[in-house]
Amino acid sequence: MGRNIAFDYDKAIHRATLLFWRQGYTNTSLRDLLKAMHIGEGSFYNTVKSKKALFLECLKHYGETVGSKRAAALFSQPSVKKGIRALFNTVLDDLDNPANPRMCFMANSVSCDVVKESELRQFLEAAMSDFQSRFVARLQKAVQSGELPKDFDSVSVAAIVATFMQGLLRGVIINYDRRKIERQVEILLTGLGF
Amino acid sequence: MGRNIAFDYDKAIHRATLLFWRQGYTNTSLRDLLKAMHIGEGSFYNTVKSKKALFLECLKHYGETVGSKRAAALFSQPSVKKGIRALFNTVLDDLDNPANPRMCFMANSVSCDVVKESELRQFLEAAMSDFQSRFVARLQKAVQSGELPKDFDSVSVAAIVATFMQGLLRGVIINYDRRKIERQVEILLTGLGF
DNA sequence: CCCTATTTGTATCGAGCACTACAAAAAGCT
DNA sequence: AGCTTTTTGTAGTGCTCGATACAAATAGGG
Repeated sequence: MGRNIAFDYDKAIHRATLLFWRQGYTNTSLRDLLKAMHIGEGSFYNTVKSKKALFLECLKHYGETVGSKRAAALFSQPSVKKGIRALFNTVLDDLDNPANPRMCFMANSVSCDVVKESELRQFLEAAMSDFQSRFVARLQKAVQSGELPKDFDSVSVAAIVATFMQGLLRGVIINYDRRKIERQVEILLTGLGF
Repeated sequence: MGRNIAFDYDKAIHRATLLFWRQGYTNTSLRDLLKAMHIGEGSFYNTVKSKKALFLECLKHYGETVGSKRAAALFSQPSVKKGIRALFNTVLDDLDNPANPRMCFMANSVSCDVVKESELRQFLEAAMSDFQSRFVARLQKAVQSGELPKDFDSVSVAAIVATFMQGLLRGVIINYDRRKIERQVEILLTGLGF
């Protein structure tokens, strides 16, 4: 019993995600978010409780869509060399897609204002370390299968690629040239033994 | 004629820099800044004019101290291979220094809230592209001197190192382990031909 | 020692922020 | 229909923000 919910929760989260993605956490006001989500204060505080909780939901939503897509690109290729290249391609496709803000929501959320909220920080930490360990495991499998040499330092190289990716996703805020980035990626991967 | 200024401008800028550095642009309030600078609203708006202008001054101050020190580490070594390693060492020393916030003020300023202010964005763009072109020139000199092979792609490799550095300076916000980073840097540089 | 120019501190501005109080609206239940 | 429960929109809470208004304080020039 009681009145039925009149808005689409998932769609509202998606719309909020787009706004946070474009403008960042602190810089996006709740009123703008509610306008984009097409719901009022009452509905919002009955379901989501707070701006911080909304941001967390948006991070999860982003991880389940964009993040999963990228992970799939990396892990579903038969060879790790193809996988990493597929990962970068997917990332660059996202950056090229005019429907998206030209940056990565999650990478962009590694900033002072977000990280000082411990729950948000913990989520980001967990998401990154989760991806990292899956990446390392994939590299180690490639070592065992013979695709990579026996003395390959999977842990360090995974970290290098992740760090480079983070720098890339930060750099495109200032300027973006896909062709130049593709060339850099190829040189990097070749140098790392991929 | 007229009353004399009673505060030390440079010291005030330095103190403001430390606060911005630790907390970011939007997240640092003018009142906190003034308290740290030991001056009042009146003096502030008579000299610096606005928060944005203050931030710009702080970026310049940071560039002239920390930035210059890093550039010197890179450019004053006889070989570019030693120079790049000196650069990373200097950066890691800064991160280890407990007197500093464990992040890079300038790298950290590449964020939505800062970049949407066009004057700040332009300064960051200029600072990065200036460093980049000096770096490329140094690499090309190394190619001519024979330290690097004739077919070395100075432009791309400079961009790779800069991108990795940016990712590194972002990643340390979440977690920092100098030994692991040093290992990654060595693998990266070896892979790139340094 | 007055006049003028500049700095300094205080008190405050209007705007925007995340969040809440509350009553009207709408649904299921008997 | 009447009762209960939940959602919804409006109006407003107290707070903080960057920026200002302005008078008191302080200096040099005549």
